[in-house]
Formats: sequence, C-alpha cells, structure tokens
Amino acid sequence: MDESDTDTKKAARESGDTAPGQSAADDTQNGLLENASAKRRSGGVNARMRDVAKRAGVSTMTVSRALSDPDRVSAEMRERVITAVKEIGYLPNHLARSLSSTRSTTIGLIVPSVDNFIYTQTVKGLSEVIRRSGFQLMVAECGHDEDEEEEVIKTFLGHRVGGLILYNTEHTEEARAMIRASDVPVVESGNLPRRPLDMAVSYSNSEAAKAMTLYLGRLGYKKIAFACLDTRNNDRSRDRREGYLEALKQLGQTPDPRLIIDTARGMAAGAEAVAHAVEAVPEVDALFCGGGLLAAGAFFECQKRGWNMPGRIALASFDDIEMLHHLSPTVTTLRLPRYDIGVRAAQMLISRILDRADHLKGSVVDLKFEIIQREST
Amino acid sequence: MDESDTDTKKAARESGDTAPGQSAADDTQNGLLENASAKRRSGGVNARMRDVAKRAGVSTMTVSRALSDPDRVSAEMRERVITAVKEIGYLPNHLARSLSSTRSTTIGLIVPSVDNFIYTQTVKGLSEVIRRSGFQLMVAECGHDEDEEEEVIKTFLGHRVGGLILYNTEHTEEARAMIRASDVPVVESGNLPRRPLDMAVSYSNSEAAKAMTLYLGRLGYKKIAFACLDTRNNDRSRDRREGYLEALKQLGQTPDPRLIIDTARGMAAGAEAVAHAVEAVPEVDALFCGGGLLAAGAFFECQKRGWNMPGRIALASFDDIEMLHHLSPTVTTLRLPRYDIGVRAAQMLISRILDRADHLKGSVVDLKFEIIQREST
DNA sequence: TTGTAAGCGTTATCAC
DNA sequence: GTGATAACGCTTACAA
Repeated sequence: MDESDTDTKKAARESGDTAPGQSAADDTQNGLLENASAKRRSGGVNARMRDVAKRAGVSTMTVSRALSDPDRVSAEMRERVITAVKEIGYLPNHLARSLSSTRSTTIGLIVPSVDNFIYTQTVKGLSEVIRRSGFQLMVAECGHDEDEEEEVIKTFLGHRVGGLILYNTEHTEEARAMIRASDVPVVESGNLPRRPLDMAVSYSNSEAAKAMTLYLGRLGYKKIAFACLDTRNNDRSRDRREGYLEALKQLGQTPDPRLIIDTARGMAAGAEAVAHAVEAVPEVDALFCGGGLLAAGAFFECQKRGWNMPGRIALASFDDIEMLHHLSPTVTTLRLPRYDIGVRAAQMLISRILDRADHLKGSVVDLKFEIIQREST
Repeated sequence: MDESDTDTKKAARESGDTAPGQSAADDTQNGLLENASAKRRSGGVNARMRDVAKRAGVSTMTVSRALSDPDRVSAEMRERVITAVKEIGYLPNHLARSLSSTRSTTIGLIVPSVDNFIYTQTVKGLSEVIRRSGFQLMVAECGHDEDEEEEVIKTFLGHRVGGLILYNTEHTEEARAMIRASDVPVVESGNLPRRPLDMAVSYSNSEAAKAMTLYLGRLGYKKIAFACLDTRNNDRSRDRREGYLEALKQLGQTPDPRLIIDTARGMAAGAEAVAHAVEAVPEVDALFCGGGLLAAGAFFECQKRGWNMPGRIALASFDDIEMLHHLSPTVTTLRLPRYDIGVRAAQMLISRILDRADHLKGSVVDLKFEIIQREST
C-alpha cells in the first residue's frame, strides 16, 4: 500500500456529497462506485457521519463528539453539527458504534414463552427501564428447554448484547461456560437460584407455596390438594411442590400422593384437577392451584358442581390474576412482584453495564410475595 | 502510511494467539496492547475470526466462507475451520457481519404494550417464524402515542434493522418519511390501513364490529349498547365504533349516543359499563363489549345483579379470550386470527428481506375473523 | 478453491 | 478544542 493507493481511497470516500463551497477534487475513476452508494443512502436516514461532517465543515470526530458527548465540543461546532444532522436527516449507525466502541446498547431477554402473562408483566417492567436508559431489548423464547436456551444465548452473545436476562435458573454446562467466558452481566429470574450465574432477582417459589399451604393448614383444612404444573424441566414447578410438601410436614400432616394432581396448563386443566382430586380423595377440603388459570378453571368447575367455596372446598391460587378478584366468592391468591422483578432486574443489569457496579455481582435479590386473603378460603 | 507501518499493524494483530507449530515472529513493541486484547477475549466466545483462521492455518476469508457458505470451500478446509471454531469456542460477531455486509438479521417490533394478551398472541406468531428463519427480534413499546412510535422507529433504524413490524397503522409524517427513506420493509398490523406504508396483515376492526352488531340485531335485539374503549389516538377503537354504527344503520336502528359507553380497559371497567348502560337506557337488551376483559367484567356484574343472559341482557365480546368460554352462560365472541397475523406478517417480511420479494410490496392481507356464537346471545 | 486488499461507519488514541 | 489515523471484526470484490 503506497501513497497513491491511499489517495485513491480517500477520493472515493469523499466524493459522496459536495459541501457548499468545496470543490470536488476527485471523480476520476470511481463514478460507478459512487453512484451506487449515493443511491443507497439517498435518504438521509442512511447517510454516514462523513456526510454530516462534510456538510458541517468539520471532521467526523467532531460530529461523533457533538452527538455522543456534546460538552467536549465548542458551542459553535455543536450548533453546526446539529444543524447538518437535521438537514440531512442523519441517523447514527448503532452497529458501527458498537463495533468500534466494543460497547453494546442491546440487552437480550430469554423467556419460556412470550404470550404468557406470567412473563409479560416482568417484561413490561424490564422494557420500561431498559428503554428509559437508552438500551434496546432483544427477545427470544426458549420453551422449557435448556438446550434451546443455550442456542439463544449463543445467538445473543454473537449479537454482542451488553447484558442478558434469563427467566430461568437452570442452564446447560455449555451455556454457563459461554456466559462466564463472555463476561457479559446476567440476571436470572423466575426463581431464586441455588447456584447463581451472576445476579438474580425473583421471589422464592418454594417459600411462596409453603406459605400458602401453611395458611390453609392453619385455617383448619386437613386434606389440601395441590394442582401441580409440569415439573419436568421446570424448577419453578418443582419448588412449588417442595414448598407444599414442606408445609405439610410442618403442619404435622402426612403428605398424600393422591392429593398432588399433575396438571397441564390452562383453565380446562384446572377443571380436570378438581375432578381428579375429588375422585382420588373424596374428603378433600382445599385445593391449592399452582397457577392462576388453573385456579380459574377449578373455580368454574366447583361452581358447576354447585360446591360452596370454602364450604365444600377451599380454593387458593399461586398467582394473582385479575379474574380471580372478580369471581364470587373472590379467590385467595399469592401476589407475586412480577412487574417489580422486571424493573429491579433491569436496573441492576444496567448499573453493571453503565456504572461497572461490580459490587452487584453475585447479588440474589428476593422480592418476596404476599398472600391476598379472600373469600374462597 | 508506508511499509513499516503496515508491518507493525499486522504484527500487532497476529500475535494474539500462537498456533501449534508456528513460531511467533513478532512481539517487538506490542506487548502491552497484546496483553489487553488477549485478556478481553480470554474466553473463545470473544475470539475473532482471525484467531480461528490462525489456528486452522487458513485465511479469514476461508473461515468466513466455511461458516456462512460451507459449499464454497473444500471439504478439508471446512473440516479444519469447524475444528478450530469448536476448539476456540468462537462465536461470529453479528455486529461486524451486519456492518460489513450491510445486511441485518434483526427485525424491530413496536407494540403499544408488551403485557397485553391482545398483542402477545401476535408476538408469539412473529417470534416463532422469525427465530426459525435465523432472525432476531427487537421489541419496544410505544403506548398509544405516535410520537413515541416515531422515536422508537428512529432508534430501530439506527440499529439498522432489516425489517419493521408496527402494531399500529397511524404514524407521524416524520415517521413515514424516515421509513420511506430507509427503504426498510415494513408490515403494519392491528387494523387494515387506509394508507399502507408498505405491507399490512390484519383483520378489519370496523368489519368485525359491524358483523357482530348485525348478528345481534338479527337476533332481534333492539337496544344494543356498545362498550367503547378509548378512541383517542386509537384508530382500532374508532373503527370498532364505526362498524357498530354502520351496522345499526343497516339494521334500520337509530343510533342512540347514550348506548355508546366510553370505558377504560379491564374488568372493572366492564362492570361499570353495565351500570352506565342500564342507567342511561333501562331497556337496553344487549351489550357488545369492545374488548375481552371488558366483557368478562360485564359478565360478572350482570351475574351479580342476578340478570339472566341473554334473558335480561345479551352479552357479546370483541375478543375471544379463554375465560369467556368457561363462564356459564358461555359468551359469544369475535375470534380474531391474532396468532396467524403474527405468522403471516413475519413470513411476508422475511420474504421481502431474504428473497427480495418485491411483488409483496403494497399487499394488504385481510385475515378476517369469526363470530363464535355461544349461550350469552 | 483460496487469498489479498479495501471497506462497512463508527470511536479510541494521540497529536496539534 | 479539533483533527488525523488506526482499529473494531467481518465481508465484498477481485486477483491468483
């Protein structure tokens, strides 16, 4: 590479636009190239910093500074740059910015499913904080599949996200290794992890289930059934079951396997759970549902059977979905801080990214829960 | 820039790693730089293509080809590259890839709210197709605010998304201009736009509301109230009201402004709507709710009042949420193809991006709706 | 089939 | 305070 080479390159680059009062001292052999790229960024939206610089009569560095750190530039320069940016309709290229600065403004979020309100409340909290902080959210689903999660993590790390939020606390070894190696801050949620990857924000599924079961036991219920969601590949479900069992032990009640009803998701499954429970143990006097829709379905089934709640059977739900306070009787629920979890998780993650708040490393934040006592118990 | 300069640069770059059986013919003055970058990519996750190339004893271009277009490389080379990638744990940098190729694998989605099931079903469809096609989803909320939407569009264009999905059909002039200038394909949804930006996939809110109202009218209801969600900054709500009014006209019924109940969102609002309606027009004999939660709330309120449905009042809902088929009586609803809209929108957008399917430009796809006739009417 | 060189659009760094 | 230059990590274009 010699002098002339460098010149050619420069000429090719500069000739994209002609600033007022500046002669075009080039266009020898690059006509074709120029037409192509000129067309590509016909709209100012695709213009480059170089174009702005030329128009403002400054260097690209001045444009860069004027845009990302205005104080490091004189008022006059700032003015000229801002004007040029507006005239052109220039939009800074975040890709180039990230590549060059090795800083990312993107946060990756992985949830089991994007259409389950359980997660969407948390996503809401995340989304609000993240956007307010100038970050962008990348979202992907992983089902209840660790391998799928690993794939998505790989993709997100490839996109060089600045942080990762995982609604899950169990990961493949490979996933853990990649995250460790990448040095990207991570918040886990959905449960309090035994072995946190980095940070975690959640409530405790086992504590919550235990508290509700204890509550029911103390009210005098002796045959408390538990409608249990799929525990395969789901530590949240497993922990809820654990909490239920622990409470029984503490209550001095012998756990009856027939009272643990394995159920699918959704209202229909809740209805079935009622049927199964009463069939297995006719004297069942309370049903604790491991999910909100489950409880709603159970409610309607009980109503259909003409059962009084709590007369014939008491009903309690793991999640406080809106529907449950509009039913009659209103249903006792566990209120989980889902929105707050999102807010807090985002705040912590962004602190780590922006302020290098390394003291947060390893924090596991328990945002607790609340039993909302209503008529059904 | 002269020969020696070039050499220095090269040396600095190459000395990051030492391939087996390759002497390190450098390390003169770059010790410091090297330590820094070596540390930064200690984990192979942050390694560069160059590192893989060195290890495999090939050029970066061979690595690049082996990874993105394996057939353009000999079997042996492919093998060597794959091995090196695995050994190092290399993850290609999507940022650099996109910047260099001016192709993006990111799609931006803008919805009014991420925690409303109305949108999440569509997001589910989008998400599945997008991920299967190797794209990534960026999500942001815009509320019901055009200016907010414009801001997000600006950010997304800055991130150089390959496509845009807007759950909204009304935009600021500025937003339209930016999108036009950027030449990024767009799908609008949520309504059938009068003035499509590019492509659109939806059902017609006015047609749906009209169909349901006609259905009620034909059943003989004479005083059909309409619980109307906020119409400010929301063409979907406005169109639903239009459809209702048009149906009344077609039925030969004179619209009664007192029967149009402006309501907030949520079940509580649905309950209030019932109260308002009967207060304003005691002889009201049907209530058509402009949203699913509204209908659920209205249902419970009617139940509380001991009203027979449809004996005292018929009830119909704009959206077919699960709850409504578990109530007794079951509620008549409008089933909207929300999930399919997501799938179709993603497919069209990706066709445009990948296959340059320009014939799709301008398509407005109407995925229709369905009246689910149940006991409440 | 493989490699070399230049460039994607920005920022870090170091002169001035 | 401002600018020139190299670099971020990859791909395009072209040469071998």
